[in-house]
Amino acid sequence: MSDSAKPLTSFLIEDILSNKDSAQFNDKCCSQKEERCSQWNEESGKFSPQLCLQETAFGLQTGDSSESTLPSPGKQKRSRAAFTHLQVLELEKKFNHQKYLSAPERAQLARTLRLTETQVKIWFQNRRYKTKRKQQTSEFCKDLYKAEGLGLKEDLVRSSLITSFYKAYQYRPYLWDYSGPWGPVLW
DNA sequence: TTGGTCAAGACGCCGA
DNA sequence: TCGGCGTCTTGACCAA
Repeated sequence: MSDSAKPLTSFLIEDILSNKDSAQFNDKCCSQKEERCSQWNEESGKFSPQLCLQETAFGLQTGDSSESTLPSPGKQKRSRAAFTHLQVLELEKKFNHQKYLSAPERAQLARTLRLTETQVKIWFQNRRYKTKRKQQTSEFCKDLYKAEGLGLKEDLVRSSLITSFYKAYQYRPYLWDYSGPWGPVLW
């Protein structure tokens, strides 16, 4: 399999396998995050602990996140804020209560958690997408289970793969290989 | 080294 | 025109 196939493959496998208990999952991730919670140290070339809260809270407020955390003027390294256990917990609580936030609610939550409004907005955006993907996965698994009983499993898998591919790559024609004998060929 | 996860980037769409 | 959204990808990080 070539590298260009990776995004679709990982997407499908992730979809199929991501149906795990979310609470357990969040606990695991949050403990990892606290360890990762860090700020770039120019000398060591690594992230050092303790200063994460200030970084995530104020680093992006100027609208220029790249400068606050990036290591060197040459090749700029993209930073990834790691939210604390408490921040994630509060965000999750809010999300369970309501899937969409109004601007004042978002501002309030951002202030409370010492995050930027953009961070809160993006977190909710990503969270909704994650939820939707999980839901689609479970529906797909149900269909697969039904189809198995009717002997339609292979057809369903094939059509699902094709549908997923078209959805994923409809705006990315460079991932098509036009060298095949019958026109466009996947990767 | 590889694969999973996550925050953020990219891009197109839509409504005010 | 602008901000927010959905969707998918990217890059950093971690565990196995």
